[in-house]
Amino acid sequence: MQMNRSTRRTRNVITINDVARLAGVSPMTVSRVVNDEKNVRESTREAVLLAVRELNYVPNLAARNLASAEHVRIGVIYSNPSAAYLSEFLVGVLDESAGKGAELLLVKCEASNPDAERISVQRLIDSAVTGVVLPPPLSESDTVREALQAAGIATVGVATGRFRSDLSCVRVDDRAAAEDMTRYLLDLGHRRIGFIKGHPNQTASAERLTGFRAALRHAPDAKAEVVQGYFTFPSGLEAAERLLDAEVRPTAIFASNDDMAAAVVSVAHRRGLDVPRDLTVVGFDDTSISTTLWPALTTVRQPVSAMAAAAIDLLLRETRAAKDGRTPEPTDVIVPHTLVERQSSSPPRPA
Amino acid sequence: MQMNRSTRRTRNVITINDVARLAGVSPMTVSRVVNDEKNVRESTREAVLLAVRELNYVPNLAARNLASAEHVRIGVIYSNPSAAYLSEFLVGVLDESAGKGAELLLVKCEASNPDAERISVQRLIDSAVTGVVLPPPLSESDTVREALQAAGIATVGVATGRFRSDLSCVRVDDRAAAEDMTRYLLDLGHRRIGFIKGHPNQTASAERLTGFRAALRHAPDAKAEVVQGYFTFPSGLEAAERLLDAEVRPTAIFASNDDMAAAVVSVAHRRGLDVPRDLTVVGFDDTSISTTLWPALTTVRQPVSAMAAAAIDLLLRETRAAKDGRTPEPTDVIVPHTLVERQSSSPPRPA
DNA sequence: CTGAACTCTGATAGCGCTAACCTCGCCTGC
DNA sequence: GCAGGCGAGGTTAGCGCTATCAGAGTTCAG
Repeated sequence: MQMNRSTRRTRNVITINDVARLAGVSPMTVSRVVNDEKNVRESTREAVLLAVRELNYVPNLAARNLASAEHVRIGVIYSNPSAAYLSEFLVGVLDESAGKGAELLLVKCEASNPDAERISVQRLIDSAVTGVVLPPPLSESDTVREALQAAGIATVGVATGRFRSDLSCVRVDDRAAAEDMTRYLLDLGHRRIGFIKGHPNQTASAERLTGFRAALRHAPDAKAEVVQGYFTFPSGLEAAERLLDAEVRPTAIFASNDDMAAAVVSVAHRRGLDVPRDLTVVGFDDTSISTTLWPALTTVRQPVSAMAAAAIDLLLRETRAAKDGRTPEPTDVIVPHTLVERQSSSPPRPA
Repeated sequence: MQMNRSTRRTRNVITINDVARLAGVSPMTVSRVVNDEKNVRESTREAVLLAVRELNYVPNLAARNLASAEHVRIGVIYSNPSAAYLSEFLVGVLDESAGKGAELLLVKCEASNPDAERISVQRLIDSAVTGVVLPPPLSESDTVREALQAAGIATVGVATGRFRSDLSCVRVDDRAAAEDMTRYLLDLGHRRIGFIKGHPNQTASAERLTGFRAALRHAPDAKAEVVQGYFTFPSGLEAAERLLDAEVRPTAIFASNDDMAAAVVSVAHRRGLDVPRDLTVVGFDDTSISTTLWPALTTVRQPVSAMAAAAIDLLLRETRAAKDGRTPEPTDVIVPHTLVERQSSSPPRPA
């Protein structure tokens, strides 16, 4: 009762063979053109590309994978970084792995205790992943790193504060970024600057503080006040209270992340201080809170999507190398950060 | 100079054949067991499952796809919903489509004007997607919907305020959710309640207002004050000022989303009002801002991940139906919302 | 006790693509 | 003039899985 099909399923999608037929070449040549390989005459290449466009041919990733790639399955363990971070991160991961034809496996790590982390890692191992990408803060978890290394799974950490010789990572230079931001504050004319440290269990915290101190060394007339924070909004509230209680108030406060910077703004407002006229507040990370608040925060932006993509790329290279028998040295990829100037910073009010 | 491999590439991954050999059955039977098909004797099934566990076998998605699925490529156009929303959404989309072996294609729609939207849609069409999932606010864009319909691409909208007969959608019942929240406020004892409307170009705004009004009808002694907002933080600031300027202040304010609720808290604090003792503030959406603020917001939570997954599932069913020649009626999937009680709400202070 | 129907399982043939090998023609050097 | 090399293709053989169909065995009505 149906029209009789040549073979089993209906396929009305155009394949590499259709293109080959139209272009008058073999499928292999089409494959070469599509994959941008050499050893194809220019005229042939053009003919193929014409046919590709004509038919609106899009390669079947599944088939390409099956035929070429060595079954790459990439695991991502995410705990709870800011949602804004995660979404950008996922977009980067997705774009890159879709293009490279890698299979993705997301695993959520509910709590940040060793047991939960081990369970998450185990789930990935059970799923036979070939590599794992770790966004922060898991990229600095010893438990996770050790478990993966023990299982012999290639791993790339994203946004670790420092490079360590046993883990490839993609990161911005936290120290330089903090130094840039501090110099920006000094250039605006600030000489009393408060700094809120990040959580001590993340190396980025120390790096940012180091950068801050380094910049100040070039301005001997500047005074700094450093207080502890823990990357959370409440810890920022407390730190801000402490900084603003000083007998001589700072004219600028540099918080180690945006959440704490937002808390500083909140405290300033409650004390009747105008931001930025009475107090400049700057953050770090450029998460969504920096633009949903008023005034929008001046902060340091990391190219999260690009970093995630770079991590996938690095991971693919490492697994490929491992398959060839080589044991690649861990790589340290540093991507450029940018200083985003918004409305929460200005020169200090003249005394 | 290398060891001589039987055929081309090295494959050290265990396949369905390994399992079949160990279990002493044919690969086809293993496939049946793994895919949970019937017509397999219980003893056989157990033997296979044992072998699967023994070898830690995980099916190769690419191969499964190539052999079975009809080349499903799902497009997602995201513009800029809150990052928190997007990340949850992406997690849901990824989990579901990875499981179903669908290829994913993300496209960002930079601006929210018809031209940018048309370009995004065109990119998807050029990539030969078989279906598209639209997160808000694009799920309510006429431009996008019409362009996709014209191209004959199956589409599912997520979190549209209402069901419309030409587009399948997955959503919560905004009206009922707003009604629930309002009833919650009434139950706490509030009788003067301010409401901040959402952007008029989204149907959810009207639905939420309708729900609010419906709940109030059961409390004739309650007084409501409704002002316009636009889902943004600044618009929330303005709306809050207006509500709190009234000669008799409301004891509770229900903002149509969390950003505006956050703005209300900000204004309240600036006026020296304690939240929730002097003013209860509740939001809608449960985005990350609701927990990064102090006090954390009582709000309505949508199961975003589950909705995204449901959308993918629905889309797959529709494309499959379309392939069989059937033209499926658009479906309206309503998922349950939940009221999340946090610290921004309490009974009104006794007069 | 036979044919029909149904259950379980295996053999075969690809899905769309590419790795590895092969062929053919042309150029180069001696 | 011929070995050797190289560039531009084609040929073959799968990648790991499943649709399809063809049995073999089993059940059951008549």
